[in-house]
Amino acid sequence: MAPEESRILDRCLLFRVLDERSRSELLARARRSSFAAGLPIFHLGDPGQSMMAVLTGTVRVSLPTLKGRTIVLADLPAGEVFGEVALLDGKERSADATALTNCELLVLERRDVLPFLERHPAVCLKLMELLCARLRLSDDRMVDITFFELPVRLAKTLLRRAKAPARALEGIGHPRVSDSQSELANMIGNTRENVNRCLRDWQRRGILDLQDGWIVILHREALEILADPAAS
Amino acid sequence: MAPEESRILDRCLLFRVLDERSRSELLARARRSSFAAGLPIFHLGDPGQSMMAVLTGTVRVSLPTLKGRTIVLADLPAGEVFGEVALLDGKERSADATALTNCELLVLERRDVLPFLERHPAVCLKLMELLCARLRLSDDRMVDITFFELPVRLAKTLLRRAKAPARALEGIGHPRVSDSQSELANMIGNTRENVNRCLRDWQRRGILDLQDGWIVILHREALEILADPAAS
DNA sequence: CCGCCGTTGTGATTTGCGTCACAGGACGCC
DNA sequence: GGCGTCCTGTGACGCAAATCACAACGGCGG
Repeated sequence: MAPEESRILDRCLLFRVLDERSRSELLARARRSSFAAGLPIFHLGDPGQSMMAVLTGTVRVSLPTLKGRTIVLADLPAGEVFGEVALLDGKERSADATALTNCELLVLERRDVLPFLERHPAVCLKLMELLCARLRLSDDRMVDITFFELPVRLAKTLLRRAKAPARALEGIGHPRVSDSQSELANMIGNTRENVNRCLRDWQRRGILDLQDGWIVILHREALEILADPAAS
Repeated sequence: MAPEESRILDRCLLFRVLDERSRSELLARARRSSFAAGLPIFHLGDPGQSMMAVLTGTVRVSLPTLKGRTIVLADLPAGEVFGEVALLDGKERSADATALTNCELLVLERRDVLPFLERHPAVCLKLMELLCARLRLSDDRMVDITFFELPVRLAKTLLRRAKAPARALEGIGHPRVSDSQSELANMIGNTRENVNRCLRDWQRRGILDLQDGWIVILHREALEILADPAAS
C-alpha cells in the first residue's frame, strides 16, 4: 500500500475511527479505479453493490431529469465517500455520480463492507452520522426550494461556495466564486437565465462584480442580508 | 412488560431483528409517554437526546417555516420510529413531530441506545436502511418539487394516500382520501387554493368526486396518467 | 341559539419563473 | 482561418402559483 494512500484514508472521516490494523484489512479488499474529468461513475437507477471513497479529484453527485436540468446534491473533494446508500440498502443507485475533475477512487464492495461493518460498530455509527448529515442537507434544500425565491437561494449558495481571496494573506482582494452561471442554476433549482439576471442586478447595485468568469463578492454583508429570508 | 407491547415492537421493523432477550434488555431502559391529539412532541431546533417508537396512534413529522406553511415529511403509524437523526448525530431536532391522533410512544434515550447499537450491529444495519429510505424519500420529493407542477404532485399524493374503499370486500365503492385540502397543500408544497382549483377541475372532468370531506377517486387510471410526468 | 373556527369554493391581481430566441465573446481543434 | 462549443447577456411571452379577499357551510362550545 502506497504511503500517500493511507494518509488520504486518514483524512477520510469515515475511516479515521479505525486502528491501523482494521484499516489495512479493509484496504486489502478495496479496488482502485480512475475516471477522467467529465466521465460518469454511475447513474441513477443502476444496480449498485459498492461504495467509493475519493482519493484525488472531485466527484459530483446529482439528480437528473428527463429534460436537461439537474439538481447538484454535492461536490465531493478527496476524503469524502459516496454511493453508500445503494450499498447499504441493496437497491438501485439513488443519484448520478460524475467525475468533475480527473479522479482516483477507492471502491469497496458490498460483500466486503457489510461483514466489516458488523465487526466494527464504531464505523457503523460514523456512517450513520454521515447519513444523518445528508438527510439534514436534503431537508434543508427542500425547505429552501419550496419557500424561498431565487435571490435568497442564490445568495446562500454564493456565500457557501465563496473561496478565500487569492491574496488573503496580504489582506487584499475579495472572496470569490468560480462556478459558471448554469452550475449555480443547477445547484439552486432554477434556470441559467434567471441566475444571470439576478447576478447582473447585484452587480449594478455594487454587491458583487463579474470578471473573467469569476463572481467577486464585494459586500459580503449585503449578501448575508439577502440570504436571510427573515430580512429582505 | 405488557404482552401487547412486545407484540407491537414485533411489528417494528427496527426491533424485529432482535432476539427476545435483547429486546427485553432494550425495553427495560425505555420509557413510555403519551400525547393527546394535536400536541407537539418536539420542535425543530430542540436539543434531542432520544428517539421514539410509535406504539399507538399516528405521529406527523414536518418542517415548519416562519410563516404558516409547512412541509409534511411523513405520517407515521404504530410500529414506526422517529427522532433517530438527532439521537444519532447529537445535534438539534431536524424537524417537528406532532401527535396527529392520541398517541402512545416508547422513548429511548441516547445514553442507552448508543451502547446498545455498539453491541448489536444487526440493528445498526437496519437503522442505516431506515436512514437510506428517508434519504431516498427526501431526494424524490426534492425532484418532484423542483421539476413537476401541482397536478403531477397532487395526483401522486392522492394515489399514495388513497385508502381502500369502505366496502372493498363486496367490490363496491372507490378508493378515497380523507385529508383536507390544506393538508394536501402542505404535503406537496403548494397552496390550499391551488389544490382546490385542481381538485374541482378533476371533479368536473369526472376523475374524482368530492363529498363529505372525502376525495373519492373514480378513475384511478386517469390519475395515474396525470401522475406520470412523462405523459400528460 | 349564537359566535368562533376550520373547511371549501372562487375571483382578481401580481409576480416569479420557464421557455424561446437571439447575439456576442472566448477557446480549442482541425 | 473557420468552425464547433461553452459561456455570458438580454428581450419577449405566457403560465403557474402566491396573495388577497370574500362568501358559504358545518360543527362545537359557551
